[in-house]
Amino acid sequence: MVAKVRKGEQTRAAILEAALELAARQGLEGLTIGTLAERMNMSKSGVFAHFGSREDLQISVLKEYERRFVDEVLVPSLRERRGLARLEAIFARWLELTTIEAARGCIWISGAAEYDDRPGAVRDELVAMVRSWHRELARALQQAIDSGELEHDTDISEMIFDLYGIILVLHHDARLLGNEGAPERARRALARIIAAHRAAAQPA
Amino acid sequence: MVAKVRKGEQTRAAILEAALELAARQGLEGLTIGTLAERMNMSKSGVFAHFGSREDLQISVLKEYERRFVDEVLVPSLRERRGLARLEAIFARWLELTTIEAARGCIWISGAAEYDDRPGAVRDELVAMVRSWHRELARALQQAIDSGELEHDTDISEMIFDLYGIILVLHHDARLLGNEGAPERARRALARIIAAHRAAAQPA
DNA sequence: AATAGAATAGTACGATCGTTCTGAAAAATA
DNA sequence: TATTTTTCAGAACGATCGTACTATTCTATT
Repeated sequence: MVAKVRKGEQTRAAILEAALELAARQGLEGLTIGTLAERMNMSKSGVFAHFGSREDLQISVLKEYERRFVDEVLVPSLRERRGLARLEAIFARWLELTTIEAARGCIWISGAAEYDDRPGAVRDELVAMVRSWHRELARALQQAIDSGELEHDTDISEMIFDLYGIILVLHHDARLLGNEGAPERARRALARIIAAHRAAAQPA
Repeated sequence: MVAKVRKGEQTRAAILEAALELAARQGLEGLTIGTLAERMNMSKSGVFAHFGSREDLQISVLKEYERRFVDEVLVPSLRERRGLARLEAIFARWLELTTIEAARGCIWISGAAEYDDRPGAVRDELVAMVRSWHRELARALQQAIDSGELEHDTDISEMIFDLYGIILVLHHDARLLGNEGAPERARRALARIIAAHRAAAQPA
């Protein structure tokens, strides 16, 4: 059997898997090497050896989260044709993921609260990711405008602002308040925003 | 001079003042007795003595925050007559406070992320406060419906859901991303939501 | 001014934190 | 199979955490 992946890499992946789950629950600041080691049935130093520092671990978790987020939300939506269809596919998957995460916890959202006043590499990474996702959304929106499905005078940044608010309040209400109707509310709010910007004359 | 307030009470108030500022920046979980003592030029035990425990301190901070929130947002708005005027006054002040807090940090919002999966007395207190504020908003909305200024088939909970989303994204964008246009965007989004629910036939 | 009580300092505790260093076990290479 | 490299455990570090206990200083009452 060709041992393409070394042992270390696959334990590192396993640690990262556990770290993702733990960070979702406790936040990136609550993510501790001790509890992570306990969860993995490893020694603290054994876990530590796979990451140069705790900060490195946190950033690795963030990057892994982004990889999965893009894989689950953006990539499958790219199968839809450019324009409104793709846009709606993205939002549907984003909403679905956030609904699941309402039980598990979203690292980006909790991280935003944790690091909004805590300068450093972790914050920088987080901000870069959120900005990158904004750009991706802006691109999809622009395509829907170009295709004539959304009004050409649509303020893209403002629409992203409104959309992001829905995601945040969905996470907030479902997770903190245990409001089970939140996903359905979010779905309607989303549809309302899109409808408000839909071009009057729709192409076939 | 009549020493109506004992020395202890006023130091406790001073500690709480510093704790509020500190919790706004670092979050309620980041609030530590050691740093608080340092900030107050007091010993750890000196600070500790005013609160039975750290949890007690955190809850005291939450309660003080709520007191101020109600004082700044709700109370002055009660001068407006019931209905749309009062509703808009509340939102305007809420938005204004959140804009200021975008630089300082809002304990309720950061707390929502910190305690959404951390059971205990602090979480319970936080949830109770958010729920209480929801009820207050619902009351103001109901009055605006009763006065005929908002459509009578308005879904109050859904409108609060949408409004809360705007507050959250304002805090998020302004604080994490440093987006200076966020308050203006929030103001417009708010006006849009109210306009969407405005009754067709307005009374004089 | 004397005294009783409240307010604070000081010290120490066990726990946990991230990190470093050393060696042993395991895995990959030859 | 022998050897080298990688992977991990173990112990220890200084720091900081919340908290308990004791002693001292200050304040309020008589």
